[in-house]
Amino acid sequence: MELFVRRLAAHSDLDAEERDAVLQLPVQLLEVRSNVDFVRLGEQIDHACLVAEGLVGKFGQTEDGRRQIVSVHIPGEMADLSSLMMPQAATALNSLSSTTILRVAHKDLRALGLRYPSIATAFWRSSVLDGAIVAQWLVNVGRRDARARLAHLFCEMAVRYRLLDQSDGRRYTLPMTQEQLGDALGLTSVHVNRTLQHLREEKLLRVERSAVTIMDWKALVRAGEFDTLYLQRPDL
Amino acid sequence: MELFVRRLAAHSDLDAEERDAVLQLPVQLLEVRSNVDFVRLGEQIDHACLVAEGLVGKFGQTEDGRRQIVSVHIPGEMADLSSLMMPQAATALNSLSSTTILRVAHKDLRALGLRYPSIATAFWRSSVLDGAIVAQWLVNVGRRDARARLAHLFCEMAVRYRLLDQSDGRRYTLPMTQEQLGDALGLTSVHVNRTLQHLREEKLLRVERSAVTIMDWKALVRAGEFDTLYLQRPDL
DNA sequence: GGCAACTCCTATCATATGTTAAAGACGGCA
DNA sequence: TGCCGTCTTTAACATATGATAGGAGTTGCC
Repeated sequence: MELFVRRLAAHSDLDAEERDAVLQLPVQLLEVRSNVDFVRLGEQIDHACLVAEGLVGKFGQTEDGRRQIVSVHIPGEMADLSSLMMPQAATALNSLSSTTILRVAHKDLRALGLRYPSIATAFWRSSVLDGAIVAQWLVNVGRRDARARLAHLFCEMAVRYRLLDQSDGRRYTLPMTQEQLGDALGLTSVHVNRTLQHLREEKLLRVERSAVTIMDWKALVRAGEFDTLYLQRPDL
Repeated sequence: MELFVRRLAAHSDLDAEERDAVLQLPVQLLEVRSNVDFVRLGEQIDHACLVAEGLVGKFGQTEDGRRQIVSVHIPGEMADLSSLMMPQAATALNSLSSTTILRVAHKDLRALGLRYPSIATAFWRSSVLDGAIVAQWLVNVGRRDARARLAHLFCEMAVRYRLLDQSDGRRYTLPMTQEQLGDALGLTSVHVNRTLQHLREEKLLRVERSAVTIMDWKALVRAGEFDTLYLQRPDL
């Protein structure tokens, strides 16, 4: 929860009272093992899901069962704040690894927004920033080849982990399988594997189990044409 | 402007006074010819752009100049309401055809939101719904083949035009070139052309100049695996 | 009314990525 | 310690889509 507040405060001004009010939000703990859809397509939602540990993917689905990950959420991020404004889920939430979730009731979030307008604004801004990331992924998937897509994703995740002080920016834990990486990038697991090896041979980065080690940040940024503009963090 | 209010009222409750307040918003008229970037990447924005006539594309860009359209906006839609919360443009705005824009100052929008909280909420919801469309596009581009992508896009636009009463749902004007369609779908203009012909041979739809005629709605929906869930308009 | 600039259409060829399948590696559980 | 399920890695082959280029229509401008 502190991570969530830190994240909000990183892009929106909140005074001590407001930060405290967010911290006081009642939550319900939920532990899910790997690969569980804990929010299903079309479901009517009355609570938002804050990631406390693990990794969550937001999934879109095609009729023949192929899945596309539309966003991933690391600890400290609210995976579906948007559900407040769109209570019928148009997208599923799935645990990419074993994960613990804090469920926050919509009514409490709404009450908080009414009481503290700057919190409402912070939530709104948060939705918008999430949207900017999705838009960037669309560029990535629509216009870049596999190598650039992977490089871009690893750059983005490095910055996002660093934002929450969960990494020094060179090394972080990303518990995704190659299949899941493929789902995020519009690729096959086979092709992800090929390309990952290529990136390793080039000495740009290494992925072992879930540990990502970036060996050449500048080259990786170049390979992924990565620009932090869309993350609104010029400094990182 | 009336169209914009109608759109807001379609998903958020606004009383007469609030609707009126939106209508009173001061605007600045801007006419742009086809293919002009009237908002550039990285620019600092202090106004939002409401489409009055024509068609606007939100573009992401790759270093070698390939472009990806991240969303298109028809008359009555605010193309970059999100700029209120993210004033540095991470995405460009380009006129897909000759277009007229109404510019609305951020400060006026902010003042309106402060004065009428339901308007602030309506804006927030509007951002979230826009985001849901982008997410769906990501699924489309990441996991469907060219035929399905095109079908999906044409279904979506039919519904969106119908929402604003600008079409009977079978026929509408979409002033996009095949190149621009390719930019929206992560395809080449050549392949768009091939696939469009295929769709015509199948008697699903016809596109002449800018006139889209849907010949077999149900088949088109099937081809694009189109489900209105993400548009939050179960009825259309 | 004619030139210039876009679009659209077609054809050929090139290639990145998908498909399928099977064999290792790894890791958790009994 | 050993087994079983999941994940990774390889290989051979298939195909959707890209690249390039040229011609034929349109459109709009002077």
